[in-house]
Amino acid sequence: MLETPPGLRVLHERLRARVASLGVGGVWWPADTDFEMIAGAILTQNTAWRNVEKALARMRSRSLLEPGALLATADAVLIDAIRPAGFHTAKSRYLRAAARWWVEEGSCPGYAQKLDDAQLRTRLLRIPGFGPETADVIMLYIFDRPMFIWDAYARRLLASVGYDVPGSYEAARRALSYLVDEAGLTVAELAELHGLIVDSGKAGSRPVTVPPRPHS
DNA sequence: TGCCAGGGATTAG
DNA sequence: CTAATCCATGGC
Repeated sequence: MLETPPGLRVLHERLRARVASLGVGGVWWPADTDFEMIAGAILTQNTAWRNVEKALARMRSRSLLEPGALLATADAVLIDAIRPAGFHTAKSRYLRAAARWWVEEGSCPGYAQKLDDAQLRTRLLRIPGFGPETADVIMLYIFDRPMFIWDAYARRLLASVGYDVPGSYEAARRALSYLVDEAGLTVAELAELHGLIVDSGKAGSRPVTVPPRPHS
């Protein structure tokens, strides 16, 4: 009786069509450098992106988007710079750990080359401040791995179209990872898909459960 | 005023 | 394994 819910490829097409009709487009995660992207991934944890942008601007004006400079900066300066993003004491530690990792390992050519997806993920999860979502985001946007981001928006979307979605990030990933294999999306498509899902999930956006197609 | 925002770490069961 | 709690600020 219950129909099979749409796969990720169909959902991607629906979101694309909807966004195109709204005239919204462009790159999802704009960042001048890889480390800026990493910093954004940390700062955005449980934080509105609007406030992350303020924190990133304050970091930029203090040269703290250069990991070496960040590591040489006093805690108080870093904490003050990222204050608009909240959780500043915790996030300053996370940024420092990320900077250290990026300088010592992550940015080195060949760092990820001999690691498969699971091995790279395990490594990233050892870094303080890198939880499952942050690790997956960095794998997708920095290391070009074909990851789907199972964040709250994605889980709500999948639940709304009929999937039985476990409540936590990792449980959802385990239960529904077959969808990613089925869809066979490219890294570029997955990167765009995450952006479309987050964008569509924000308050004020229309749900995607009803696709913008003639006589559904 | 209350509630949540593109989570993660820690602790308790 | 899941659930609760803390982290701390800005915006509606």
